[in-house]
Amino acid sequence: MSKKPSISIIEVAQLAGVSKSTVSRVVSDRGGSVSPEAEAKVLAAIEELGYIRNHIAVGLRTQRTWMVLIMVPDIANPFWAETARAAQDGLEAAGYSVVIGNTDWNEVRQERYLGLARSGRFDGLILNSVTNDLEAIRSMRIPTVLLGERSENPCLDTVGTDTLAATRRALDYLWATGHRRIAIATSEYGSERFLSLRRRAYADFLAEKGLSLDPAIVFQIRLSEEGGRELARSILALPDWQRRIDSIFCGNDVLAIATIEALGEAGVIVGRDLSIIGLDDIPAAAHCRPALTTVRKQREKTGRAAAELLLARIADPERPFEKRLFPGELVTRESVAERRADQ
Amino acid sequence: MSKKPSISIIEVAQLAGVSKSTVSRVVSDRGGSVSPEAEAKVLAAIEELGYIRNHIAVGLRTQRTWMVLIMVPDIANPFWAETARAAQDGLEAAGYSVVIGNTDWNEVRQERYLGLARSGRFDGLILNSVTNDLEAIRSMRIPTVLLGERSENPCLDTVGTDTLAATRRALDYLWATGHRRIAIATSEYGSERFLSLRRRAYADFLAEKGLSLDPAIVFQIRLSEEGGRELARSILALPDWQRRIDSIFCGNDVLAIATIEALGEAGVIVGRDLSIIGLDDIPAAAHCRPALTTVRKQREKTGRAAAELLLARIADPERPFEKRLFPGELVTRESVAERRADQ
DNA sequence: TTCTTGTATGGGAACGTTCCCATATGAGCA
DNA sequence: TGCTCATATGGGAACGTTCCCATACAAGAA
Repeated sequence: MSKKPSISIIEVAQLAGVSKSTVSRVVSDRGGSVSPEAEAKVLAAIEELGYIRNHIAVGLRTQRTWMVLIMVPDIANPFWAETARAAQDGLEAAGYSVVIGNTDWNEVRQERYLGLARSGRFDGLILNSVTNDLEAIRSMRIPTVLLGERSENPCLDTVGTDTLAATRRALDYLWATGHRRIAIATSEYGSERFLSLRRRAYADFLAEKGLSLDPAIVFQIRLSEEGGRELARSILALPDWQRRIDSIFCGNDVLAIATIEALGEAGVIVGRDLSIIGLDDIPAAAHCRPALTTVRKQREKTGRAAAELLLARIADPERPFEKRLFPGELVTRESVAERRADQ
Repeated sequence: MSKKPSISIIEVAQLAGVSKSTVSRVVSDRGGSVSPEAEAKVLAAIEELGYIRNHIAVGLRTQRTWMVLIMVPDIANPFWAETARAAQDGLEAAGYSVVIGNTDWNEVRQERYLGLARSGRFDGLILNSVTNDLEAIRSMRIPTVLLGERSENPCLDTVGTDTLAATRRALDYLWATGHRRIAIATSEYGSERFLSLRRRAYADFLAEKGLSLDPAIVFQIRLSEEGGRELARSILALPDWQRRIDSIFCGNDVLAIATIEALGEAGVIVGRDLSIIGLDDIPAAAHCRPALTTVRKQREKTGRAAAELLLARIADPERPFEKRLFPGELVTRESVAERRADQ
């Protein structure tokens, strides 16, 4: 219970010998004419009293906070960190301050942050939702940009990578390098109703190649380091796994790298005994051994686009919804073996 | 300019047939007696109207926002990400919401975030300052905990690692493994007046061992991946560097790993041609090749302590300042060569 | 002169809460 | 009956701004 003897424009007005309206006209940038003498007096009074504008009060009056919240599921993942940073650049240039909320793949945390947003603390929201309940987000009626495509995308601005095409690119590469028993490891974001885009691309791919889907090599796993260790255990526990799996598509690089690591400790050499391909191209992908073959996401572009769409939405809440997807780009390194050079 | 037809407690009160005071008593948790019937009517009205409490208004009235800002210099560095997460756990348990500000080692950004804090948007602040101007932070009169020790620590709560001892531990290990031409690479946070603690430990160490300080092998460098590439270039550009340097203490792991990487590309094998030791023990330290020998910081404990001290400070702004430092712990891996086993 | 126009200023009502104070009611007790 | 006390409620003044409206004055046009 700190005593805040905070000085308001009223005190400033008294000292400067003008009305609070005049002081307000000086400190808020929104025009209104003030004579040079009056302005000088006000400025001097502000300086003398150490007046600081109370943005809570401004926010109450104007219904704007000039803050934007970016919610990401895992702040320790460089992919999110860099996407957020790119978005931050664009938003700060437009005068907004950006803070980041880390949901940690946790629905309760996500809900907590959405609560903050709902109660008027932010002018806008950029988020990768941990849940598939986009309707709840939409109904808050706060300018929002979704980070990462969801199949069931109803009516929200969206930026991200064309996941369907990017996954397909990875699978095609595995196929081209002679792999025929391709496993997939990815998360489902806790939803039963919708197949994730990665899973859908996988199913389409198998169907097209005339391969049957083996449920035992479809791993539903969290996209984290812990998930990687778990995945390695699951693979090694699968009876006769060498005959059933020759390659794995991992839902992101963090998972792929952790899996390589864990398999390596068990004596499995990735890039020879087994191929692994990731998705993202985080810095560590180039540094790990074997270096990870992966599909790069354009985080810089994604972040900037998120900022642009959010600003556009704030400026005009009624504009039509927009979706901007960027293609993924194959980066070949060492974690995928050349089995056979057919086609 | 979105039209917000936001419903206030007044509308709720009308529908429920009570006064706004009664509604306030229901929605705010701070006691005041309300009859069960009145409460039920209010709750029903809230449900029907979809009323959401406006925290901007609450904040204006109560001078509390229940938000805490954690400012870190590099959100992509897992060390900061995990420290922040630990602090977040502690603060959320106490009812606060936590957002993260990424200063990117940038004074302008830091100043922007401090501006947010000054204007009453946060109840508390946890930060690793990019500058040495702690007086400016202290004078804001907002509950603040400093993340990371600074030598010239006047009157702010502080948590972090005992940098002096941790650096010393690294240098002692290099010495014990036979290194005698030890370089240091670390940042100075842009201040001329104060020697960083790492630098001070280095100077003390040399003095004690009777070695002279060679300014050419004291590298002032940013603690980032870019810094690592720069450091590698600087070393290779140093005439006759093999005779002048047998080992390097790097200011953090991100720098150390990037340096190992860049040197490797130039054909220098770290752990044989040159030893490198880091500070932090981020996950990548165990994964890179050669794996990094480093001094582990206790990020979990540090984060939790930061939360504790901040809560204590908020509860009692007048309490004496407290400093909690945790020891670093040597983690030996492969990046330091055994030169000679003297002593 | 008188009427318009523009600039400069002040007064007060919002914004959506909380909180202090006053009042009403009824129970318990002398 | 009259007094105290606890519980329940409402009215209005804050909190620190912005914004609408009214007004004062000077300068230029009729």
